[in-house]
Amino acid sequence: MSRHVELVQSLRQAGHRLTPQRESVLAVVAASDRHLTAEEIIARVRQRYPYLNKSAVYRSLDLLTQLGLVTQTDLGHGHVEYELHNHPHHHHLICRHCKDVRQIDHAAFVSLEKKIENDFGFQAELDHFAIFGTCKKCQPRAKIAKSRASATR
Amino acid sequence: MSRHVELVQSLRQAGHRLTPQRESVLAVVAASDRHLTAEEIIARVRQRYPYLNKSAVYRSLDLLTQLGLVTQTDLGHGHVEYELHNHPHHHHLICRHCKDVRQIDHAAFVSLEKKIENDFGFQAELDHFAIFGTCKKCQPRAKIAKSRASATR
DNA sequence: CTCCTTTTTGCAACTGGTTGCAATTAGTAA
DNA sequence: TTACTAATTGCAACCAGTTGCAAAAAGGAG
Repeated sequence: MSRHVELVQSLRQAGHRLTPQRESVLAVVAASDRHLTAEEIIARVRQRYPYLNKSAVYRSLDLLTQLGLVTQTDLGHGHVEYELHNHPHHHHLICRHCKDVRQIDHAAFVSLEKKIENDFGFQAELDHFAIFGTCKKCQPRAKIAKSRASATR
Repeated sequence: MSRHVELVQSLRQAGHRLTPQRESVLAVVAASDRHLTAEEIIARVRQRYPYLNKSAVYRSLDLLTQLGLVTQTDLGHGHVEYELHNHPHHHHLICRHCKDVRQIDHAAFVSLEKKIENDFGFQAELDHFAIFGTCKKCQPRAKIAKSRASATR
């Protein structure tokens, strides 16, 4: 059974209808091996299904996210990026100053995830996290303001 | 020296100009003891300074965030919330299903923060984190789709 | 197949936030 | 105090994403 068919079944089993719109959004996301923006998804979907409305795409993506089939990440590029939720887990460190993005793998997050589960019974989606901050290179630039601000903490 | 004056000095020392617009945005944020939306900030600022343009407010808030004086958080309410960066650290667990938000304190994050600093020299702003996921109450509802999706991981 | 109910779509208007650019102004220096 | 220049503002157009609602269609029952 292909990955795609499987995903469609997840949808149906959670009590949602399978419409051609949803089907094609899912197919496009499943066929990509990297982040896609909503704009890219809409363009690809329209190659097969030209009259699809953007709000149906956004609504499908939100639903797929709720079902845990897709992840949404804000990498600070001014839009959200979407991805099938089955690639090796990783996260992103994003510098507020130079906008540089670097990857970090999931290992560092496992203990936090477990703690949240134990303490609150909350299943955190720590699958694709965007962490903002200051990278090594930019730290000198931010230092003056920081040191003042922290004086009263 | 008041908190407000201190913040103004941080601005100046980082090489930025003190304009009446920035001054009043900073004053409004500093005077509040809770999250404010951009809309609330604009409304309050205009009580003193009626013609202030919204883009100046957004630009001031972004600058203050870069300087580490203000935090921005997306709590899934459809807009960002702003707060002075000197309240006791806490984070939020947000359920994707019922939209419930609950607080969690910073202690759970300290080791992650240190690991990121050691491994990458990256100063993460883990001060006001929004973690999406599924709360205890909603887990049964999401379970069917999840179990299928994870079969191929 | 046909009917029915409920979900989903399409649409157009809207929202929060951003951008490019010309006009203005803070800070500095003479 | 005046003049200068780089930083900042105001504006209007724009962008990504959302919403309310009427029309369409999926899935189920008979």
